[in-house]
Amino acid sequence: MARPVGQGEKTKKHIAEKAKVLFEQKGYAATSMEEIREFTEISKGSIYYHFKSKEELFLYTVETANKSWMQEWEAQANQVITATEKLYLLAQYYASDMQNPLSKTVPEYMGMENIEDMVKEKIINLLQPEYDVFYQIIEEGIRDKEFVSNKTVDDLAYILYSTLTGMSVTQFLGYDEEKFYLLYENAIDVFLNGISKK
Amino acid sequence: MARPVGQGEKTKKHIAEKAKVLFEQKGYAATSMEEIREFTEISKGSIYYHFKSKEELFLYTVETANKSWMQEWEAQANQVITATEKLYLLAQYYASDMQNPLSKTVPEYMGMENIEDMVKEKIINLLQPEYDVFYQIIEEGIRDKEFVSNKTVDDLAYILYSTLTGMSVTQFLGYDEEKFYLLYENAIDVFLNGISKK
DNA sequence: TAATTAATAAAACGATCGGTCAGTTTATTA
DNA sequence: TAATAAACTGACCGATCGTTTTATTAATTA
Repeated sequence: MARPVGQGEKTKKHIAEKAKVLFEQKGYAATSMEEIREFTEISKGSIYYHFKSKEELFLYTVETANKSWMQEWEAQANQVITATEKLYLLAQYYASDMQNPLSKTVPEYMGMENIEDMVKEKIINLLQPEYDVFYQIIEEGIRDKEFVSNKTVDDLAYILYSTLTGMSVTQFLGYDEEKFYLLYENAIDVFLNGISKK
Repeated sequence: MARPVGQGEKTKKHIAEKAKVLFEQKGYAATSMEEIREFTEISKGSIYYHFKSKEELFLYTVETANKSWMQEWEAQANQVITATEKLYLLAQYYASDMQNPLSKTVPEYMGMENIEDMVKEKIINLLQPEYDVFYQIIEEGIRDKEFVSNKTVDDLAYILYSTLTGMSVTQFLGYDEEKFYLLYENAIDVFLNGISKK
């Protein structure tokens, strides 16, 4: 045995970090391994030593990004008390994440042909916890009588989830970065209060 | 001069129609010209006779799809009166469109590198009318005292626009087709009434 | 009917794609 | 220090990419 140094793990994370940036900017299909080699300054051979395919590299970046997002969220979510406060905090998180929304590349990836069912399932399971954050906050709000609705918690969670992710996907339609924080906050305001007169 | 028959125009529309389906399913980058040739059963030479590049073909499909959507909408929008009714009708349109949302490929396309600024501007101008539909309904609702809000019309339009497009983008997270119509309706309910207790 | 040309087809182009592989480097240990 | 193997390199592979070219078909008119 020799060189069990774990230097490789560092390289692997470096590749994934850089690849994430490219996937976010250009999507899955439009990001080539050659570009990843150029941007990471790691040779192709080395990239393929750590990841057996482009697909596996992509899945790894999504998984890693998702995990670290969840971890960060859970660390901060306890610092506020009411469900209402949690919603505003969540919106703030999405707004700050807006420039690097890896999740918006997932639908594009899922549209491809040759994805095995097992991989599709894996992706869905990967995104589930993010959705669950919405679900649990809303459930908590209803339990504590902060919120009232004749809709199911599932529907409400899905609606708000769509609003926040939708805002990051359609970002190119004007709006500079400063206004985005306010916009996300306003989205929560509307979600809570509506705009109907009565 | 000879053969000014206009048969070519039929072929051009046929190509665009079929290409639209592929772009919707797989996105811009992942759809190859070879697939388009196979699916349209039109030779590459003929495709390139009508469209000078893949990019131009894509732009043409987006433009065409958008125009026909707008036309259809304007034809039906007059059949309801209040802004509230118009919002529910709009949601219904989005729900029925959900399986073929060409617009969700636009963000991916916009992320590419080599797009000229003029083309980017063209795309934004292409999508503007769709956004304006939201804007005008909400403006009308506020003018007629149907809606009340301390937000700007722009913000409100953008929030609802994000909600509806977001729901089509994230469709892979469960939910079968039947439930979608109800979900879109519920989204309008929430937009109008909120879920806060008071 | 001969000339004209819009429209279509098919083969081929160079470039780039994701991926492989034979070989080199380097930290470790026996 | 010689042997070992994890880690890495860069040239190279066949396949596929978007696009071009050359040739053919068929509807029109002079």
